[in-house]
Amino acid sequence: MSNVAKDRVRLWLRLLKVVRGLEQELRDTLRREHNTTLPRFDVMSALSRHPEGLKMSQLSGVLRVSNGNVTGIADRLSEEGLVERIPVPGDRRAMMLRLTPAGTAQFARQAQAHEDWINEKLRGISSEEARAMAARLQAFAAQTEEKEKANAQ
Amino acid sequence: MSNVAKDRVRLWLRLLKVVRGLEQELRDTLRREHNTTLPRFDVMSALSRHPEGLKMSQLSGVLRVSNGNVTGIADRLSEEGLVERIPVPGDRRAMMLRLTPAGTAQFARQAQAHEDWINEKLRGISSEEARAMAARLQAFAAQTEEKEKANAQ
DNA sequence: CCTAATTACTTCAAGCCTAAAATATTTATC
DNA sequence: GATAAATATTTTAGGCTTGAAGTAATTAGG
Repeated sequence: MSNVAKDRVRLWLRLLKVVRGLEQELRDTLRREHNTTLPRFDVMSALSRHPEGLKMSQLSGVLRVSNGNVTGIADRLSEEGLVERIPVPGDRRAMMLRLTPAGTAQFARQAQAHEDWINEKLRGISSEEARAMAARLQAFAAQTEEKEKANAQ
Repeated sequence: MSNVAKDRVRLWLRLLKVVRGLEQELRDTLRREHNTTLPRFDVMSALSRHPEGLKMSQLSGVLRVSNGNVTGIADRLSEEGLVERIPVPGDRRAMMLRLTPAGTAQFARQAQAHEDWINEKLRGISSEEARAMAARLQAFAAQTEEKEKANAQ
């Protein structure tokens, strides 16, 4: 294997390790301190950015998960009164999912705690470092997307 | 929220997006082209680094997953003849898990394909960039571990 | 020795996740 | 208008994951 290939593999393994580690801690924190899960948090986060609600298929699109997955999470959040399904006028197949007032309030608290948690976890990283690394990741993602578009044609 | 806090949150969201995206593609590739899954690959990878085998508890330790989780994955790999449970002499509670010759051969093929895949995915990243980013991640991880040790005391 | 605590592992219940099949509805074509 | 294709969602089967409970074996303290 070439040297650059080795360096890339090493980078990937480290990325995976760091992100998985943080994600695991985040799941623990959500469970212990907020009695929820990361997938539930992700759904509520997406809905909070669309106060008018999202169709089930839009939601699975932005979260990049399967339709059936969203159905289950929506069911459970719905049982707890945090989200509600609203029929879409003019299309009886579709359902709009949106946060209830209770869901909105709960998410606001969780989101603030989440930001504080991240800020604490990444305390050792300066603004400049954070921006530099984010820019690199952004460049990488943009480049990957371009490649996908090219392949799709 | 302070500016540095915003930059850190932004970095975290991008890290999560990039790593999740790559991980999802990796899962798809493993499923489509190798008829396996990432957890199975992880188990076989850990075992390949310990040809003499690992106790179930050691395995769940290095993979940072629960004991019950490893039991299930080992069961399925075992049914396919890729790993085997060997009793530990002198301790009838414990079991050593190790790759069978078939498992070793299969993993060798998958590991090579995996490295090629990563190298291709990260093609836009130079040796220098990869090393620089890996070093930063390493520094971050080391610092986090130190903090944990300090907290444990 | 004997009993209590610990250790190693498995089982269980519940949630997450996917691809594929099923259901219901809408849109397009003839 | 009838029917075929497409769309939106749910259901299903199977694997992954956890924490907690259960089982069996070992170790430690008396």
